[in-house]
Amino acid sequence: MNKAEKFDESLQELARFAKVISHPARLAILKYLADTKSCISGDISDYLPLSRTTVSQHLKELRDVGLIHGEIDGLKINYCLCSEEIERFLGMFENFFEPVSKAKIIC
Amino acid sequence: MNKAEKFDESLQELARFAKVISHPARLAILKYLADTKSCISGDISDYLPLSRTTVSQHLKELRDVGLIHGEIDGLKINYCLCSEEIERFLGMFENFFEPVSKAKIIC
DNA sequence: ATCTAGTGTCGCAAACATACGACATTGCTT
DNA sequence: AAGCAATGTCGTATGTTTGCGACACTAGAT
Repeated sequence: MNKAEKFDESLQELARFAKVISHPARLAILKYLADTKSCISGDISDYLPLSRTTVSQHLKELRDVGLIHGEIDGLKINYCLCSEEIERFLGMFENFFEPVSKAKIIC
Repeated sequence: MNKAEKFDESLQELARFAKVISHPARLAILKYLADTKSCISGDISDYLPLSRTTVSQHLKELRDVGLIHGEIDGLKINYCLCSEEIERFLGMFENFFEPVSKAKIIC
């Protein structure tokens, strides 16, 4: 049923990025990490109104797409933003929206 | 089950925007409209590898969030980008990512 | 060696998204 | 008025996401 693969790879990649940031919990995690620079997984689930399991899954999605990065520190895991990948995505995003934004139309 | 409403309204709004642009078909529609400036619904479904029904639904989602705008012209409907709303969303997006992007972290 | 704390993974249920054919509606055209 | 063309909406099937409890794993503490 899924026809997503029929589109340009560049559109698919941007769509994947958009999907990852399309949940407020994941945006909240990014924001929290931007504030704290780095913190352990438990801090994040304490901070959010979600169970630890659910937060763990959201973290996994952010990890899978490369926006964050987790470093093992004994028992704990320190998460931090991955600036390089974030920059790459923002570049793609701007690249896409530049012509869209330029096509000034008055509705 | 949905706990999205437990988060800041600003995060929810950005998440809604991200969700709408999280499908390659909808990105392709935006791109197409940026190129053609304005075109009728049928042109879009001819252009995309999807049925007319499905395209109509994607158009509805873009319309609902305000990114595009359809004007009735007899039997046809002319769609065009809604620059004002696009700018508003891009502003929100940049506003959110500015601090995230600034928190330079080397992974 | 046992206990505990911090995490991840599995399996499930509920909700939501995607895709489409069939049908309804509306406005031109003859 | 009858027919056709452009579009939207409904119903439905299938796939994906969200959320969580129960379980498993591992590293340090006792």
